[in-house]
Amino acid sequence: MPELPEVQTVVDGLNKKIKGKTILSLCYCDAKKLIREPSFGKFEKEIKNRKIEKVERRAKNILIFLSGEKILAIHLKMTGHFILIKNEKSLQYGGQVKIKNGKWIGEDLSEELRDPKNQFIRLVFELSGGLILAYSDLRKFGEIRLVNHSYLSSIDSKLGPEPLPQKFDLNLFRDIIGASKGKIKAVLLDQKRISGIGNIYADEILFEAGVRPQRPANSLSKKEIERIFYAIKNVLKRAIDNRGTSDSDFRDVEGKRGNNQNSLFVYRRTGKECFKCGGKVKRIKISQRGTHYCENCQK
DNA sequence: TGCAGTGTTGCTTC
DNA sequence: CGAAGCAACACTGC
Repeated sequence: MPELPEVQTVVDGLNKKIKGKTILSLCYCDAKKLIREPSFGKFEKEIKNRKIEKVERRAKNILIFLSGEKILAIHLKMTGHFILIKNEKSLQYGGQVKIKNGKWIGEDLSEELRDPKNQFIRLVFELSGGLILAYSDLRKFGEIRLVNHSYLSSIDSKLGPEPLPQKFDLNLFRDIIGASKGKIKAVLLDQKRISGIGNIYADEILFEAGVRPQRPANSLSKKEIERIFYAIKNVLKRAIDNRGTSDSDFRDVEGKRGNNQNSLFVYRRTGKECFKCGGKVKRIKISQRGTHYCENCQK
């Protein structure tokens, strides 16, 4: 589900809603494997009574900075997402949130808790101020860790630069492309080269730049590299402004859909008319990923 | 009914 | 070393 713009939308929502709150307890968990470190028992004990100081994003990772120099680090992978709700009485049962098999139980559930996308609850945190932070993840690929600050350098060592800061400039991008041999789409997807771009935005960036995704990186002209560079900035910024793409199940922490699906030109539009030239959008496979492009507009 | 496809990543294999 | 394949998992849609 989530690429850089979606993760940023979640991080912004968490900062707005849970900064300054305290994690009182982990009150529900039906998939212990999501918690990668420390051991489940330790995690449960050590997460308690820590204050949420701030929330940041690095690539597609959510970093919740806690008191006592700890970080709750979350990677949503394909289908992970957070839902923040008021801890209403109807959801409580002797201090326990009422959930069975990942589904909320109760007769007066709010619309968001009845949303089919929120029926895969794996983890629930009880926060101060009467808030419940729930984590839903249909496919259970997500990863959650409670770590020390040293974890930051360990993820940084595996990630390329963030594409949005000014520091990521045309020269740096030229160097990255110059050092790459594979197909340009595979390069954009490679987190070690540039971090945060996923399958949707790679296709959209290459459409905006007018470059076919199967083009080898070392075949690109100066002009094409430049167009891709500006497309990266534009496409990602627009998606953040639109609060992410809700093609199917992305929701922000308040359960609201993003709007960027209305701004997609090629992603999952196989066989449909290209918005620019009216030709048909094609679908191929690159690096095992569905890849969409317009043969007319992209050279 | 069955199988391909799904927004991610990391490990294995050549 | 790099590139490609596949597995982790569970559901949808053709």
